[in-house]
Amino acid sequence: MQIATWNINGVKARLETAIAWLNEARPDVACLQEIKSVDEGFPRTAFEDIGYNVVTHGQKGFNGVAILSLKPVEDIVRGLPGDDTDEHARYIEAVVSSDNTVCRVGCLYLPNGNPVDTPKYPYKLAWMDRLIAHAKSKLPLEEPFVLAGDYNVIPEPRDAARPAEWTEDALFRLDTLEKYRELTALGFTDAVRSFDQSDGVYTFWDYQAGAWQKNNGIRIDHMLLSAQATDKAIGCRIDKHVRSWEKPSDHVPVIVELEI
DNA sequence: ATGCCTTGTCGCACAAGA
Repeated sequence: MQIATWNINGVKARLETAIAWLNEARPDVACLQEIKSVDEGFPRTAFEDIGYNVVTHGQKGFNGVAILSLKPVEDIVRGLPGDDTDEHARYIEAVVSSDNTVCRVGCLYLPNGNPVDTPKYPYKLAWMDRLIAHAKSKLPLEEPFVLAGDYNVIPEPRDAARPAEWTEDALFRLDTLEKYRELTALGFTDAVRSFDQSDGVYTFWDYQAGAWQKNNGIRIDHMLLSAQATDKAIGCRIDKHVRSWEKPSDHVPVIVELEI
């Protein structure tokens, strides 16, 4: 079973590109972030026409997440639990059944948090606290659980081409990294790093200042695997070539393969 | 130091992104 995550930066602006990539990669599950669409406006039939079941959690203009799955999904959770006043659409979860087992998939779009001297940064940290609490609450199930998404976290200096430029940024601030480590310390494995320890592995290149051409990238899209998912993981890759396509998202897909 | 692009919005510029 292949599970992918991809911040597509607008599902309508990216529809042709998204369909092209899905037909090329054919992941069993695709977690999409920044769909920038309400549920009613999501072009679901375009995805259903190529075989995917579609569940969305959208909002107007910004944010918004979706899960596409070749197999039917159940136990859908829309919105990150822990704060009923939070109106940002940044989390959707579903359970995907395979022939003989199940996998829980959480699709998340963690807040950016910049500028750090505004309420946006404490919102990011509080959101991470809720993600930690939610992940913790699922541990007793002892099931394969994949937390996939745009974390807006640069875990280590080697995850940025120019780490010195990020030290005061919400993506790389110490408070951010401490929360991220608190999450992984629950027992989640970074799928990319479990298969590739090399430098220069990125998932995002800014549209500005020729970041792609200069390979000035950062690795902020992650797939965290529960112990039961880690045991089943047999590969992980980043579809970097998608960044060179016409009208690309600034993020590229990350795909993990589980022997499920 | 700032903007550099890109998307969406009841646009006639601006917010948000990272």
